[in-house]
Order: sequence, then C-alpha cells, then structure tokens
Amino acid sequence: MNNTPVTLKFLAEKLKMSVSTVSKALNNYPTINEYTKKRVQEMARDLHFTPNKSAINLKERKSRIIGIILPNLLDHFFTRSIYGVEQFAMEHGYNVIIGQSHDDLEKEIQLANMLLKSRVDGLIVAISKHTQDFSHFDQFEQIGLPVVYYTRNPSFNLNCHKVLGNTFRGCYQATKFLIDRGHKKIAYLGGPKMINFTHDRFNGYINALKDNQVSFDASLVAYTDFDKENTIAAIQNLFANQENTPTALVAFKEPILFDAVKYLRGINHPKFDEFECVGFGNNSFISYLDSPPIASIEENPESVGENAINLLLKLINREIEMENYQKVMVDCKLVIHDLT
Amino acid sequence: MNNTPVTLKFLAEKLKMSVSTVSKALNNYPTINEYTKKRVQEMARDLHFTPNKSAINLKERKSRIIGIILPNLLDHFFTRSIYGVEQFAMEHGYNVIIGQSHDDLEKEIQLANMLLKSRVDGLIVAISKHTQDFSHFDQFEQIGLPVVYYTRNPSFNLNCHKVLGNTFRGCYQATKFLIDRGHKKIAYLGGPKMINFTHDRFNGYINALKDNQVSFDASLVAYTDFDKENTIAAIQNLFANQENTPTALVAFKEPILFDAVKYLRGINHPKFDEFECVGFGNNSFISYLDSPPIASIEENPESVGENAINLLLKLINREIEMENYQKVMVDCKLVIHDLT
DNA sequence: TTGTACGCGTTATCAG
DNA sequence: CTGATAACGCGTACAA
Repeated sequence: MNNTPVTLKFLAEKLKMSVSTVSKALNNYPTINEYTKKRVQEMARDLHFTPNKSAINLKERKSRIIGIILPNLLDHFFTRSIYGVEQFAMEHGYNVIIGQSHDDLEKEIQLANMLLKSRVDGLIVAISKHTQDFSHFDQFEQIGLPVVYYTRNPSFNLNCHKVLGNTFRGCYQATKFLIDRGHKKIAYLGGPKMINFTHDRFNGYINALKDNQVSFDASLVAYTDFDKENTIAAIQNLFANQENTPTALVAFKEPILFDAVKYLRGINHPKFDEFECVGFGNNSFISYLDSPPIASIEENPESVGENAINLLLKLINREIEMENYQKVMVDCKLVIHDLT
Repeated sequence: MNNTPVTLKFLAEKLKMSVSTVSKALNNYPTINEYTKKRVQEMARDLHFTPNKSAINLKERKSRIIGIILPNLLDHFFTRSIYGVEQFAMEHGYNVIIGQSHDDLEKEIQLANMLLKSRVDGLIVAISKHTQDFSHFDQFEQIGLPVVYYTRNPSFNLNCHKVLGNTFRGCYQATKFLIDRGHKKIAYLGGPKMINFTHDRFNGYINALKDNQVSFDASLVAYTDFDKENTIAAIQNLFANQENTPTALVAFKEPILFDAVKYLRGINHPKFDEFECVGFGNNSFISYLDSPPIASIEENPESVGENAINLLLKLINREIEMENYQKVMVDCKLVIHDLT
C-alpha cells in the first residue's frame, strides 16, 4: 500500500524548485535551462511521473471522452468497427463510451441525451433504421461538439459529416463477379428500405447489370427487414416463378444470406447445386458452412471506425472547420472463398 | 455555438448565493434549508446542470476508469462479457479501457503498465494462456488498486479475487446429457493444457462418467491449442482406433467443435450420422450448420462480466477488504438445440 | 442556516 | 531563466 502519487508538486519538492518550473521543463518550454530540463525529466522518468488526466481535462475543459451510438454490438460489423475506433482513440488519449440503440429511436434519443450530460467531446453515430429527425444529435453541434455519422447514411441530414463504406462499388463488384461467372439471372436481396445502403447497393447491382448487358428483372429483387420470417418470405418471392428462378444472389448481409440458403436447402430446391451467392460481411464462420457463399464483400469495418474517429478528432481539434462538412468513403473488397 | 457550461458558480450567481450552498443543496446536506434546496434543485434541473466529472475525479483522486485486459475481442465469449462489464460500469459512473493481449505475455505486461500509467481505479483481467508470473498485476494491488481475475483461472496465483464460470458443472451436465442419450464412448476434446478450464472441464467430464458407471478410456481424450491443424490432429487421434471410435464428443469450445465436425464430414466418417456433440459457447451461428451440435453449454459471459465489475467496484469502494479474497462462480446452462 | 477558504494537479500569465 | 499566483469545477471543514 505504498500509495505515493507522483505529482508535479512532489517532483518540485524533491528537486527543490517550483511547481511551475517543473511543469514547464516537462513540457519543454524554451525558456527553461537545458540542464534544469534534463534534471527534471530524468527525475520524472525515474519516479514514473504521469500527468493526472483529470486535472488536465479540468483545465482544458475537456472530458477526453467520445461517445458512440450504434444499433447493436452483436452485429459483427459494429463490433469490428468499434475496435478501429477504440484503438485509435486510445492512442490519442481519448476514451470511448458505447451505447446500443437496438435500432430503437427512443433509446437512441435517450443515449444521445445521456452522452450529452456525460460531456463527451464528440459523437460517432450509426443511426437507427428509424432515425429521420436529427434534433437529438443537432444539439451537440449547437454547443460546438462535432458529430460524425458513420456506417449508416443519414440521407435526411444534408449538412453533416459522414464516413461510409463504399457499398455501391462493393455491390457492383460482386454483381460483376457473378456475371463473369456466367450468371444471367442474379437476384438482389436488400435490407430494410429505411436504410440507405439498401438502395446504394441496389444501384451497384443494377449498374453492374447494365454495364454488362444483363437485362434487369424486377421480380429478382426483394427486401427484408432482417427478421427471419421476413427474409424467408422475400426468398419465397424471388423463387416464386418456376420458369424464372435466379441462379445467383447478392445479399445485403451475410446472416440473411445464410437464412436464404438454409431455406432453399430445406425445400430441396432443384437447381440449388448451381446456385451461387455473395453477401456483405465475410464472416469467419463461412468455412464451416456446407453451402457457403462463393465470395464475400469485405466491408473493412475497422477502417470505417478508424476513419470516423480520425475525422472526429480533427473536428474536435479544429483542424477541420465544423461547417466544412466532410464525406469519407471506405472501400470494400471482394473476397473469393477458397473452399478446399 | 451557445456554449455556456452550467457550473455551480453559474447557478450560484443566478440564485445569488454562494457556491458551497449550491453544492450542499444539490448533495442534500441536512444543514440546508428545505426551501433553499428546492430552489437550487429546480434551477439545476431547468438549466440541465451536470457536475463536471473531471473536477470530482480530481478532488476524489480517482479516475473512474477501470481497465480490462483480455486475450481477444474476436472471441464471442469475451465480446459478450465486455458487454456485461460496460453496461454495469456505465451505470455506476465508470468508464472502461479495453486491451487485447492476443494471448501474448509480453503484450499483457505492456498493457498492464499502460493501464497503471492511465491511473485506472481497478483492473479486470482474463490472463493470457502463458501467464504464470503475476508481478505485472501485483503492482496494482501494492498501491491499493484491486484486481479481479475473470474467465481464466490464475491457478498459480493463490491470493486473488476471481470470477469464473462454473465450467466443471457445465461439462458435467453436458456429459451426463450425452450419457442419458445412450452414448458409451464419449470423447473429450480439451483446449490448451495451459488453461485451467481445460482441466476443470475434464474433471466435469470424468466425474459424470464415473457417477453414471461409464468406463473411462484415455484414448478418448485429446487436446488442442485452438490452432486448426492442431485440432485436426487431435481429432485424428480420437478416431485413430477403428474399433473404438467415439460416438459423441464434448468440446472445449464451439469453434474447435466445428473444426472437428468439418473434418469428420470431410473424410466421410462412416458413423458420422449417429455422432452427437456438445461444445461450450452457444454460438448463434449454429442454426446455419448442417451438422450442428445437439446442445451447447451456455457460459453466460455477460453475467461473468457483470459479476467481475460488481466485485471490483465493491473492492474499490472498500465494501470488501482487499485481502478478503473472493471467488465467485457463475453457472453455465445446457441449451438443447431445437433443430427443426 | 449560510458563507469563506482551501485543496485536488495542472498550466498560463506575469513578475522578478 | 525561474517563481508566485490564479484559475479550471467541485466538495467540505470551519467560521459566522
């Protein structure tokens, strides 16, 4: 229980000089004698001096805490993105508070207010799928606290900072990949229509079709809200027309892809063997599946998170003006599975 | 940019009284007049006063940060346990710093030193599989900062606080379950021998055999260090003797179970159809597998995390003496999969 | 019942 | 080049 907190005062007493000199020496003030600096810095090192964050934060009127609001930590994408955020934040002396909205708007508002009271220095948000009004986030910007929207595109919010995966290109590549493998009837299974990515990806899909002279067929497009029954209903729709069943599928997210595949196997779909599909995610579990997707669209969530916190810190430090709204796109990568 | 931080001083000026009266009123000091209290508290509420954490922390000589060191966030168990910790910590005004050791002792030591410098108020640790010396953690206790070991049992550390899953009972139940289903040749696939749970679970396994008059066969036991090749080698060992192949398996962790199942299917093992297995984890992914485990041992990681932080906060608040070493066991639950 | 004064650890300003 | 002092926001012993 040798609890001797090493403070500036403590060092000053040891060195028989004033606290302010010690402080300046440690912060390399030009007005301090080199020899004095050396003495102070050596002693500080030997005694393992570490400045007290709370004191500095108090002085600087900062909390060095940034808040994250996202729908769900059970989603691998978000968990991985958090990793990118935390890593980068920690390196820069910031801590992170995470709140899960569970895609519930009320909860999201509560969390925003809670974080505001926690005096976070900034906010990173993946909005709930119901968020159309942004006043609970705007209050941050009104008091000078930057907000970065990431992962989910707040299309109703024109003036905001965003960091998004380039999901359009990802979906384009995936569709092109399937076309190149000879598929003519490629289905698209989108996510909730409330999520903008659903449409961005659809655009990637349809542009790939067009650029490669594959005709578009509206009956090959369906949507799900991620709910299992809903997904199965969507799949049933896609395969409703016996003479026009898709031979390939691009899915908004791997879990719904898995649901789809499971369903098709369950009903012993006749052309299941030739069926090929691709989804967003690149889940590590794929190697254990018996009917795995032929490729995955890796969204690089860590990179998305890192870009988000990087931008946020620049806004906090006024390296970028708050009103100079930024849009950062993070590339996806098509990963072809080697299933030997 | 209406940036007016509401402080005690600000309230005091508004109310034309002293800062200390405001402070006392908000903290419900008995010496303050009821009417004054009401006035102050109303004003504080209306102006959304929130006490500045940094100031309080500075005063109380606390950081309100607790550190967590664990092997890996990609492991679902740890991710879920973190959730339990963060939730509870946040409710009690604490923040959390997470560090991943990647089961590397050097990295673990670095993280410990980093967290010490960060002035955390306490530590929650899942040790790396190589940790036998605990001096990098002991330094925390020496300066009065409590350390709670969780998830992984530090068997070489006799005097410490721990929160562990009751993995013995979990494994006992799983084995018993397989016995009740008529299996006589049940294999046990353990994890790294350096991890204590490997042996605790083995004890559960062997006790279940004994209590149910099933004879033990050493050739039905194998170990893996989680590495895929290693796991497959272990499985090959278990199935080496053609006349004595196991009909069921209890696995240390679901990922290695999946590896095992995949391998057996790959080689078209003749008796694969009757083969039944159970693993620790209860991964949500199981429903997508074609040859899923028949049951899972749910380890309730959130609860483990919550118990760890709960104990840690009690130690921090001196509700439990540091030297009064605690051991908390969290029950597992056998989940039988309904695979319709 | 309320107010004054001080300290927590740090940095900035200004005086020496 | 160095030191004294004030301030950040809060809590509390002590004085009034």
